[in-house]
Amino acid sequence: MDFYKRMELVCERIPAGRTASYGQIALLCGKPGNARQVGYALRRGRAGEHVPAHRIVNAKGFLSGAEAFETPETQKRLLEAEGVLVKRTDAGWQVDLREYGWASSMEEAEELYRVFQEKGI
DNA sequence: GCACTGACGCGGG
DNA sequence: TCCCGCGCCAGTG
Repeated sequence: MDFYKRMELVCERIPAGRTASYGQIALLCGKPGNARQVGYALRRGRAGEHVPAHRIVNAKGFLSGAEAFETPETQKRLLEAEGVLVKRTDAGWQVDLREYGWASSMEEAEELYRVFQEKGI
């Protein structure tokens, strides 16, 4: 259950104008392999309604988002509003992870761990 | 408890 | 590089 609480904290720390992958979020929540739960939580609002769900893309940078947003292009519009370039490909809308991906550096992981300690999670 | 599902990820061919 | 298949695991009925 605290997985979703952690998710909320992790998602809040994704900087505007950057994107993170489902697996990356799961890893930072201490549950590597739970990428699917991240998608579930976002769709059902289990991690809070205010989390920046539009900054979450899959491992390849595709905007798999769909019915959770008002329209299929809502996520694209939100990202572009933050300065993220969203490209049109044969497989759908995609962002360049090398450019906009949230590098899950050691510093960030340690900082998150510290936040979890503070929150008693 | 069982079976099926899914905003996913990865290694092998 | 692209594709395919298998693994993953909490929710749901």
